[in-house]
Amino acid sequence: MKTTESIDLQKASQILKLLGDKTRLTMMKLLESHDCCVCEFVAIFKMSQPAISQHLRKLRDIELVKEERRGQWIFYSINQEHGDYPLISSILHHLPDQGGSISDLEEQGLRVCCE
Amino acid sequence: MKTTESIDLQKASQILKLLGDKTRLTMMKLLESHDCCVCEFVAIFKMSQPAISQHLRKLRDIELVKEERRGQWIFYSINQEHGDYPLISSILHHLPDQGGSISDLEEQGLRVCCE
DNA sequence: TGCATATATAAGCATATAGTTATATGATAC
DNA sequence: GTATCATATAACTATATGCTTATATATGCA
Repeated sequence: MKTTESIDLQKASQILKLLGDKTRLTMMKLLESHDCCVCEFVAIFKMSQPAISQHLRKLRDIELVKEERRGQWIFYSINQEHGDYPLISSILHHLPDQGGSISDLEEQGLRVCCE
Repeated sequence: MKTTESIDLQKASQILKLLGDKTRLTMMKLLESHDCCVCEFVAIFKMSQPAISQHLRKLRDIELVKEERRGQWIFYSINQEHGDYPLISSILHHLPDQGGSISDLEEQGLRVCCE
């Protein structure tokens, strides 16, 4: 009766609640195309560092994103191994591309690059 | 740059916030397969009538559902004309079928039928 | 008309949420 | 070592949310 793609309603509503915040939803859309570090989010959202950090923690707590330290920065990326990634991915595909935010960062010389 | 399917992030997050409640998300999944009236929801969710009514109002306010009076009952259905219906529909497709709730209602003789 | 049923609304309350400021941790540079 | 930069956490506060109870509205029927 239940397909391999169907998700527990409890879990699904928890995920949707987290995505139901403009800042976090935009973060996920941005992460869909590039990993970002905390200070980039701070610059993009013009929001305090603790506020950004707390949003990221919520996304991390239910494992929607992964963190990885690179030098003094911590980069976040989408956790494509999440059991409900198909749902998350399909939602993000309906949203407009946020490449503009990244371009703006580059113009301001704020893009962090660790390669 | 923006495809015909892409949605304003503000609006999308508002929709996701509303769907980020287990009761409302389950309501939408139920409505995907059959219209329901308020008293059916009350029986299914074992929740007070005002609580159900308030959830439905939120869904109605952003036009995710439509209401239609049939005799003394008011039936709710999904608004497939909603501009963001493709997003909503794709979310619901990832969720498990809730037909069992309706069968339970029928067994208890609580299913409302106005045809 | 009057009463029962179905639904909506209002007011109040407890909890959740998203921000703030202050402080702690951890890595790098000197 | 100490200073600096990047990030996380803690404590607090204002607002939002989801329920409750009480009441209002609308339909159907005797």
